[in-house]
Amino acid sequence: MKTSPKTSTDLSAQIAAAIRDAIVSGDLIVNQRLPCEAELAEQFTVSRPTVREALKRLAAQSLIRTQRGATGGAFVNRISFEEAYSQHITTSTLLLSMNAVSFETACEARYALERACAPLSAARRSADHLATMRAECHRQAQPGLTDEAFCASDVAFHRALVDGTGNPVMSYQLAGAVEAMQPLMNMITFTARSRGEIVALHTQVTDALEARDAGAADTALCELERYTLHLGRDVMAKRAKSRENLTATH
Amino acid sequence: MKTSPKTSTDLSAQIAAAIRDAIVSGDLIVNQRLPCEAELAEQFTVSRPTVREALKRLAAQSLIRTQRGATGGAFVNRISFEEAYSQHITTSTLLLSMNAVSFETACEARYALERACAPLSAARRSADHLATMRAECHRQAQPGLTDEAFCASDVAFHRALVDGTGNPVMSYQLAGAVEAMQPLMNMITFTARSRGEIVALHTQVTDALEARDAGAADTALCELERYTLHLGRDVMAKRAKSRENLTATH
DNA sequence: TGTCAAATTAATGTCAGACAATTAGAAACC
DNA sequence: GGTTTCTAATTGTCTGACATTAATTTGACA
Repeated sequence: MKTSPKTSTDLSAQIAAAIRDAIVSGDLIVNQRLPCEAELAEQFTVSRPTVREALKRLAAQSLIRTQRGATGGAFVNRISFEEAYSQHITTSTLLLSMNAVSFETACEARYALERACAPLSAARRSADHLATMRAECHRQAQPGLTDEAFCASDVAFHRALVDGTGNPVMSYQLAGAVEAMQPLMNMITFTARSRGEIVALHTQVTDALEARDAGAADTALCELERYTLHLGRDVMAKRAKSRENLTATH
Repeated sequence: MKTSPKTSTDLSAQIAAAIRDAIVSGDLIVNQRLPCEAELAEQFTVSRPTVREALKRLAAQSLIRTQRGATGGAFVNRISFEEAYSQHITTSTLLLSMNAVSFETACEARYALERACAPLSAARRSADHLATMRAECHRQAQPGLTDEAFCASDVAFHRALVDGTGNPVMSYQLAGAVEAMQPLMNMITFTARSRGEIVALHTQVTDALEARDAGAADTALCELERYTLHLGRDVMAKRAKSRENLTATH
């Protein structure tokens, strides 16, 4: 646990990196207690605030947790799937929104990955998963729904589809792809007709999984991708045109 | 940008959450400068060290970057694909290693996702991607290679396969699945025979992509999954047995 | 002697104020 | 006009102190 040679970065970043390496490499194991802040300060020959900044960096990545009191301190944290989900989703969402990733690219990735779930989900989905999917289909068909609520339900539907694989690693990896699309989807104004189309395709997917028919699920997802892309392209084209006009008036 | 109602957590965590929300919601846009630390301290009615801890939390997630000097400060960071990769890989690796995810589960997820890349990669791979894959195959066939170097080359091969899709979102999402498997793969001792088998399958995948034959690529990847699983199961069974013995002697 | 309450202690959380280091831009000088 | 120097703004770091929290020990009392 010694400081890295690069002196250009912050001390707190160096210390955080050193401790992170120790955790990743297995030198520090889950639930192991780190030395108290004062001791760390001494070891790294820095002040306590600097150590604290380093620890906060690690806490932000859920690598450690801290506890107050006599037997408190910083402990190596067993990162939970929930924490990992949430981090992955935040990062994915920002990555997409900040880097001008096209609707096409994001959509393609999302459906390619979802289709990878279809065979596993067809084989393993529980009655619970099916029930969730049916419930979301039903919700999506209700007339009073806002576009945002419709999108949220859409995400819930797809999450159930992914969870149907019974593979938590799949759920984790897909979380980013599915959830990060939501802001892009939220740009779309769903007409009654397009909603009907989507619900029909969702129902088709659900039916296929109920019948444990991977091929049919794949087909329905392809259709859904095609249709989503169609909806998205309209919106994106309009936005691009309005941006163009704005630039022209400058 | 005001503090959330929950008072149970750290002030620095609350402030970090408030600023993060402002970034995610778009209130703060890319490259926008945050108020200086003293001002933030005043706004949130906390001290500067507390603000700094909050900013370090955000910096750890690449949400902001800081700059010293007269026109310095904290700026909303456009998170790059590289930064996102690296975070995703760290999280994925720890998630797998700390939560006793079985080799089977991880392997299944990885190959399910990689197979999702096959059709796209067959359609779009460049000559560069093929060259990288061939080069890695060649490296893997060299006799003096350590197991770790073999694994590293394996990862490089699969990364090229994924990058062949030409879809950066796919590359990002897959990075976690591919790289996080490496520690698990590193447990395996590759015999000359198993290496030969793997290189043959890698070559088969490469040939399929060169021929733009998605079906053949899928078949080869299935074979590779089957074989990897076979190798992994042996190792994991042995490890489980030795753990069992350890527990029995307690 | 057993039980409950109070004191102790060790740790993190927060604060205040100071100084160092860095950097952009303004001012001064040639 | 171009170059150098100065200045100001901002983050980085340190010191020392106090507040808060929670486990442990101590001690009083039944």
